[in-house]
Amino acid sequence: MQLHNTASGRKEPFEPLDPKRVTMYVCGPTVYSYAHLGNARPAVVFDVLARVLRHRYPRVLYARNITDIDDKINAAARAEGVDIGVLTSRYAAAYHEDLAALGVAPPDFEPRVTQYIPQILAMIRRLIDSGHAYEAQGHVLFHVPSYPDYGQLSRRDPRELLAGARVEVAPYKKDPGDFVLWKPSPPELPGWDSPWGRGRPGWHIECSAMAEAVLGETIDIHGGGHDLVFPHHENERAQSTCAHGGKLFARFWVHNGFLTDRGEKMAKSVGNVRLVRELLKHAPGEALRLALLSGHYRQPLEWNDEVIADARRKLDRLYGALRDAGDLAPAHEAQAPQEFVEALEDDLNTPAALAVLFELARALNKSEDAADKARLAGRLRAAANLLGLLQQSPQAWFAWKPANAEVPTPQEIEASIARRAAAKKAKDYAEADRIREALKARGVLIEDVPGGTRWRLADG
RNA sequence: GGCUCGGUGGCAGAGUGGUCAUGCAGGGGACUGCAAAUCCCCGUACGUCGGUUCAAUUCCGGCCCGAGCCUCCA
Repeated sequence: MQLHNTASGRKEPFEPLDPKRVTMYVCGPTVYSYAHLGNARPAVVFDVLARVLRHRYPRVLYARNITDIDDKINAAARAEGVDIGVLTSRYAAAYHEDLAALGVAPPDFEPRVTQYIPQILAMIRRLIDSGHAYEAQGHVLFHVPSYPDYGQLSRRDPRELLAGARVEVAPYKKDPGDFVLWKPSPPELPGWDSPWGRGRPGWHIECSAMAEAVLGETIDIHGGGHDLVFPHHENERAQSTCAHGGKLFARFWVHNGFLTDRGEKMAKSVGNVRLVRELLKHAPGEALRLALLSGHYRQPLEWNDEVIADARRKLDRLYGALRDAGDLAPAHEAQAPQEFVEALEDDLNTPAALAVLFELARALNKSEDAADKARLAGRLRAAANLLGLLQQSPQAWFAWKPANAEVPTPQEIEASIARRAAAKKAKDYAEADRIREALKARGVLIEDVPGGTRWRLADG
């Protein structure tokens, strides 16, 4: 398997440290609002990576955290006048719902920062004791010059970081690059007692502490969005490496690219985010998932309505092939084609893998032999499963409708189809076509096939 | 300014030193009462200027254009 490693800037052969225990840690959301597509992309991408790893290795430990203490959370909770726990549980639950709709399987571990405060304090203690951190005015700061490799992950020269610095340097910092591990909390804000006073963790230490607690000191893969490379992952790497006496923290750093909106990145700071739950009102989650996988994970992905419509038509084709194959596929015995697996194992080349899916669909459509069709359908399902796609019945796919959509009930549709069949039998084609057009006007498309007529709801 | 990534046919989007990506849209044909679905066929695609090479979209260099990061962010 090949994986692009941000640390080296190139694709490298991936071999886990221990093939019997592959570890992956991915930075999850800070839960103070509903998830937008930018949050969904890494969730989907690393879900696929986890599936591919599980296909190859017997045991994969995948951790994706939830950050449930942070200044933005504090601000949002205060604005609503509720405890931060109320706010974070609400948005964590919403996050789970949204990801489930996108076919994202739960990770093996989902640590929350507020449940790992002791581990965070212990790690800070170790960093102070080993001379990598110091206390200043109620803060504990990581001392960047104490870690000579600082800047290596993001290819940055620490001396030059100051040049473009956009923030004022706090007067208590020994070095302008030093960053906070622990910061004081005033009485009105959430806080925990510590040897350095009541406070809360800085932004980066949580992931270091939780990755260590859940997966160990050296992990195989550390993932997240590309914007986390600096400062978040650079700082995590510094903390973890120093807290572990110089031991390698993450062997592979994997980062997904941004979603873009008319060429510009989709981000809260830009104000052009699309909420997953809003999009789910107008399109099936599986279509959103396919759209997110239709480009390579490291490339920017332009998002618009056409991308979604395109994904729906692709799924129409794939499910159409499965529907024509009937339900005779012994999926559990089927294997994904080698070519498909190789595409995914080549740095998660999902577009190339999808191409194999369409080749299977074409072969399936062409095949006349029942056993052959069953075999191909099984392979198609098995392959798609690695992408988290095609796991529902074609009937369910073609019956999807937007929330609150006004479409006829299946009973009404069947009744219309029966009347049309009678008209056809009587060679009253004008009446038959009139019924078909009437259904079409109400969002129902029908197709005559040998042995009857089937229907589906239009993508509109 | 520093550091990264990109520019592929109408659109989306892989990839490769010399035969195919793939999907959608479009054109033609088969099938169909007509459609739809499906199948078959089709379109001088690789930003630009040079270099290396028998051969460059692919390798190298310059240029143009775009995006991202440089302590809020997936």
